[in-house]
Amino acid sequence: MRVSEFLMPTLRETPAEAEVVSHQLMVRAGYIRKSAAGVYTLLPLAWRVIKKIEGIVREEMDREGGQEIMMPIIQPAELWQESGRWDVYGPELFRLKDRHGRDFCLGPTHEEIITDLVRGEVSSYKQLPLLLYQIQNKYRDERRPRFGLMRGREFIMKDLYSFDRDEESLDVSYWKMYRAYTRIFRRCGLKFRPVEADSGAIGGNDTHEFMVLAESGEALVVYCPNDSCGYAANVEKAVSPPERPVYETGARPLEEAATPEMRTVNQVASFLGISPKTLIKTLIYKTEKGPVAALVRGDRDVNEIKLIRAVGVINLELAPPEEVERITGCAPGFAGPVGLGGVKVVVDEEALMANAVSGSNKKNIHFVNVNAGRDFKPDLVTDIRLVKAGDPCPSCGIPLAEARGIEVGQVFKLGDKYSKVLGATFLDEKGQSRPIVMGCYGIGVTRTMAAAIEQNYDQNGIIWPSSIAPFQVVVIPVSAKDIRQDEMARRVCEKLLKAGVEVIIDDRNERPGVKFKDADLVGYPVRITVGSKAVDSGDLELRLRRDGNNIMIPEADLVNRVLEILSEDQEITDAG
RNA sequence: CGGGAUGUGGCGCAGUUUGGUAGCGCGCCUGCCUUGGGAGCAGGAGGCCGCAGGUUCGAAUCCUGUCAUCCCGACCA
Repeated sequence: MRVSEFLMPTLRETPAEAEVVSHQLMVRAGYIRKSAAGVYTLLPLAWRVIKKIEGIVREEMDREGGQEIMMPIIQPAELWQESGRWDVYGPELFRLKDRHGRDFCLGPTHEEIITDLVRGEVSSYKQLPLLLYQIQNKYRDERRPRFGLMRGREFIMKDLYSFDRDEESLDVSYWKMYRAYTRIFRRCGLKFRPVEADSGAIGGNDTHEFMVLAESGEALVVYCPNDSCGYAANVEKAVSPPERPVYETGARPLEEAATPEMRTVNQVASFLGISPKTLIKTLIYKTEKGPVAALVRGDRDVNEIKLIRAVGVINLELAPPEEVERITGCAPGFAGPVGLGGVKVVVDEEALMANAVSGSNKKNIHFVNVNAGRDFKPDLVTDIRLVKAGDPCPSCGIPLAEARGIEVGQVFKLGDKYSKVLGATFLDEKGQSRPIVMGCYGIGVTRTMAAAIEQNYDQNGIIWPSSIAPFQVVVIPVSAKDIRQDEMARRVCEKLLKAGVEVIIDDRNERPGVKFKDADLVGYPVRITVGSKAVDSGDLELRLRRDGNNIMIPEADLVNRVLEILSEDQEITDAG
């Protein structure tokens, strides 16, 4: 391939609208162009990378017995109405009508379609297990698309659905996918971590998210630094043993303390000269089942996901100040559980300390020596706190560490949620009809490309892991007008091509600086420079993008050295 | 959806306060020249100033509306 004929419009300046590195570099290096918010055209460079990632995904899916199919993007409303998600999915579903006024949507996911397929075609336990997957565009009308390909409204996703006869068999499918995902992201050269995750509104038990570790990640995970333990979880899901209060004494009489204009935990604690740990923080939430007061220890935050599950609601959000005032009779900052009526009181197990300080529902006054049971009655005591770095690991007890991650994949046990509502059943050996037990497993392919850049770049541009680079090698003749350089460069390209290396030659009539800058920006793992020295001596200069080191290599050895280097790079990145 | 900001040539921006010929840098085209880290000279092409109304002799500039894009938040099987 020749750069002179290849559409890779690089820019000298960083586009103003791009915020994160992967987005900036993909636009600047000529990989993508925006079409609308969260919708992009993938130029040849990006498409080559996508095809590389897809190739790896396909191999690993097929290795585990996955069968590739292709399902429609346009899906009929009836199926979504049947599953109940036409109403539940909300404004994130792209909806459209055909000329007859019939409702359709652009598929954000394919549970409905595939369950519809399987209910029609599978009727016997003999046909199970079945693993079907596709790599397809998906559509979600995100409230706020952002970060380029990281959170688009149109994106490429691999989704595999497993169909099993029972939980035990589902477990086998689940771990097949878990292992396949580990291999996929390792082969893509990514540093990642599978973490336990919340299963969301969909229910079910086991689910893991695969997180590519990067500062720009939208998700926060905690993990056990002890490798032999291996606990890791999304903070939405993470648990940690409750800290036992050591300052427990007999219950003292409830007292009022003046706390003028002291609204935050820290203000109250320092004003009263006590630790935030002795405070109870009371947060008022509104839900479709009425208001909820969530109580956590002063130094803790509420994990809203846990709270949603504890209360058994679908919608939950912090009540606005007016509503807090209506419910507690007082402005936010002085809410407390004592004397609170008409509100469900949920208390974190750690907030059940003796003689605590809490709001009094009266302005500028807090209660001292508040004791649950005596002064207020919790409706529910459970774990609703957000785990943070430093909390003990639930499995081995040593302090947890924290990291940010980009969710690139999720494996999920669906159970019979969809098979039941859509009537996907099979007959077992005894002739009994049972719902098929399902799992779903997604990989964000476009997001994986973005994540790879987030993890592999420097100030000059992208540094691709060679397994997913658009080209593995760029050959740069220093002067395109020098016939001898041109000949040598072409010869080198030919040899590499014959050896199966993906190579592009920068044959533009540009000054060498321009070509070097572009090569760094685009991120080819290996660069071969053909200058007058090379022509005279027969030694070629080979430079690795990752470490910037130059190596001189005789032309005769070049192909072997390149193959060697590429496989070494693969191993480095494989080590993850 | 709430808060904030921005829309001027392919990209990055100035000009808007105080209305009066639409500018700069990069990129692009032609020629000369140059060739180891985004060279130089000369000549050129390219803009409905987001869109629609309004005010005015006259609007990129003032007013009203609208759309789009970006950021923060909320949200995210």
